[in-house]
Amino acid sequence: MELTTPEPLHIECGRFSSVLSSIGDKWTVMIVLTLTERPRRFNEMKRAIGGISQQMLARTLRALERDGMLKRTVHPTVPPQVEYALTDLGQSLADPIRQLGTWAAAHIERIEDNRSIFDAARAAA
Amino acid sequence: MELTTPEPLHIECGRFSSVLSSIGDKWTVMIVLTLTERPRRFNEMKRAIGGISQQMLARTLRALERDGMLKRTVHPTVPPQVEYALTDLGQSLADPIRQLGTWAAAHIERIEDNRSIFDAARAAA
DNA sequence: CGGTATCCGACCTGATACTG
DNA sequence: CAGTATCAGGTCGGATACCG
Repeated sequence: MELTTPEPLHIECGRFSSVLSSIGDKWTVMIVLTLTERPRRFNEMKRAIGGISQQMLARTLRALERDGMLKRTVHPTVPPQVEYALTDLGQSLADPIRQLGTWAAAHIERIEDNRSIFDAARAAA
Repeated sequence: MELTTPEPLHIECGRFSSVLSSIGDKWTVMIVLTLTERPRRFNEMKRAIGGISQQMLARTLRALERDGMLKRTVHPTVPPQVEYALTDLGQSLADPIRQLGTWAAAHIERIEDNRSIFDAARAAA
């Protein structure tokens, strides 16, 4: 991937969109952040995140595994244990995600205020 | 917003999710990046982005306006001109977004490779 | 325990037509 | 030019049931 041209990023937006929309996915960010602490098992994550359905957890984990963001390890015990751990690639994503989280933390109140103001103006009209 | 505790970010994930999913939206990132260069008019953006429908452009702009990320200015000329410009808040978002874009640029080929490998393994099974 | 399969409603998205 | 209204298809996401 060449970034040597002065072209703005959005020229390549077509190829980025699939990655960006994965990250923007409802659960991906929370899963990645949860796994940065330490590897987790399936139901352990389900409890840690809270509010996620079994299906969406399975789907999102599968998508992340497909992207090579995490590694799925099956321990052939009884009952079976499956452990999910971030790969190096997944760990490297945690960094820009935290940047985004920091930004969100810094501005979320202002955004929520803006929304209230905007909605109130709409309601008045 | 306090970030003084050692608590991981995902504790507050509920409040972040609306912001994060906005950013992860299919068009938001491209619109913000396009506007970082300079303010644009409606159809100008439509052409610059390419592939976006008139409706989705209108909706996404409205959502960004609601969040206070951009300002909509109507010039009462004939024909009417409407200019969209990022606010300070919107400009400040461009930074973490570029971080994410840089990360995506650096790793997208590896991710696409991972996807191919994963899909090939699935097809073989 | 760790999933997959199925169903179903809600929402997202594009196309098209129409308005000021 | 800059939208809004309406319709139709597809996808998202949860609940439930079932399997190894």
